[in-house]
Amino acid sequence: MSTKNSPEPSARPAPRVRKSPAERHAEIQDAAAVVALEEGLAAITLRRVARQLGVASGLVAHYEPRVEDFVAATFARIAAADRAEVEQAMAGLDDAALRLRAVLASSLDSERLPVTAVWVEAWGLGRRNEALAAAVREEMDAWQELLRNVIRDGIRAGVYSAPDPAAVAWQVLGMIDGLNAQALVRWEGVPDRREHFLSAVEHLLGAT
Amino acid sequence: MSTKNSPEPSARPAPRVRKSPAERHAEIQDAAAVVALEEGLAAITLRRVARQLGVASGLVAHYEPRVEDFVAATFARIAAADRAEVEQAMAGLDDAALRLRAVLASSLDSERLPVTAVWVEAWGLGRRNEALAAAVREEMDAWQELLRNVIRDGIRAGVYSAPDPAAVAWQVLGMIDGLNAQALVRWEGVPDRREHFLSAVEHLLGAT
DNA sequence: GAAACTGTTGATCGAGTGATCAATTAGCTC
DNA sequence: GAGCTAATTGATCACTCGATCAACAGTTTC
Repeated sequence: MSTKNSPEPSARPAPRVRKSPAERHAEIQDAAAVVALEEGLAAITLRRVARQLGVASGLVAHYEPRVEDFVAATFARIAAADRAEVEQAMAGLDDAALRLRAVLASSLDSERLPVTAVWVEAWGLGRRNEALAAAVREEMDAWQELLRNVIRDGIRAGVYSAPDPAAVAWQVLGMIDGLNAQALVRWEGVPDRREHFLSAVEHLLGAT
Repeated sequence: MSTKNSPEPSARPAPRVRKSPAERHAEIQDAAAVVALEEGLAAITLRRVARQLGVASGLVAHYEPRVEDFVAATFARIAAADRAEVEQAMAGLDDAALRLRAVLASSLDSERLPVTAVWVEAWGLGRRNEALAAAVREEMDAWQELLRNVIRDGIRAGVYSAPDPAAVAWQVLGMIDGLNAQALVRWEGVPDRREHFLSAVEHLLGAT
């Protein structure tokens, strides 16, 4: 059994490392996020995540008994972390209009494309994975709330005059998603989408 | 072997029917479209399509040797047929503004939701299926051309004043996709998206 | 009516999946 | 340092998938 014919003959018999459940679980969740961002949510399998971390597939199954839930949780982690970044981008700004512009600008940042890919995949896989669909709805609600709050502040400050902040927030969110999904497939030929987009949004908000 | 323990004991040994290649191929393509619209592009497998049509899986493989291409072709058929319907909705109208409104209205019709589901899935699966990705890009180009022509006509007629019809067409297409994808997950709580949307689009176009 | 052509069947292969679990062993406790 | 707990391993099962192909059987041709 020593130095058996494994794909890596020179590799040691894998020195078994024993960690605390909390630490190991966190490692597994992080590895899943890496896999999802690099190869898509569909690439999250017991064996793929195990290989990413260099452990046995059974260990991943031990901490994530149901792969469907594992996929949903991984999406939720990625989406929440991404949203936290966007929120941080507007944290220091006190002017409502500036905050909205910061949110929109970072939302359409090309560095967020891997996250958009995960979103698009989650929309599709959500048809088969109820836990994932629920996570998607939850995260969409959080985004809508984020936008709604900024719009509401803008209205209070007299910058906007939208009669229905909640509805407009959904509208803006839909635009963000659509433009990002489009950029995923075609980022060429559409230069500087942000300017037109910002204009359209502020018109929706009844900017003064 | 007669009346073996198949899932349907009362079913005959399946009376073999022999059809012309063209007719059979068309049947298979239609069956795939039905499966895709009902259960998603991911449900297109040799066995699933064969079952839909009541034939052997080998027959489907005979006419569609590569499933990846089969999926791409099915998407292309669905998307093209859907776009043809939208085009027909504006065929009789000669006024550019009316035609744009007709396009947008039918684009956001809730009856198109199954098609939107196919689109979203195609975006996600396109990462793994190059033929599908190519079909998606091709279809997006066709949509953009459709919108661009309407906008161009509007500009010629003096209704719009957008400086860059092509860019605005991409923008509008992104909005359509985003709102439809959103409606796929959340069609509740967002009443009457069309009114705000139309207003935003016409502002983008510099409507007079 | 026989024979040739070819549309069609259904089994089969290898690969990949989620799930399960007895066996192993690392690291803590005393 | 011995014992023990439980973290970890790796094999295994049943399943689905795309792909392949020898065998079967309608349909046409002569």
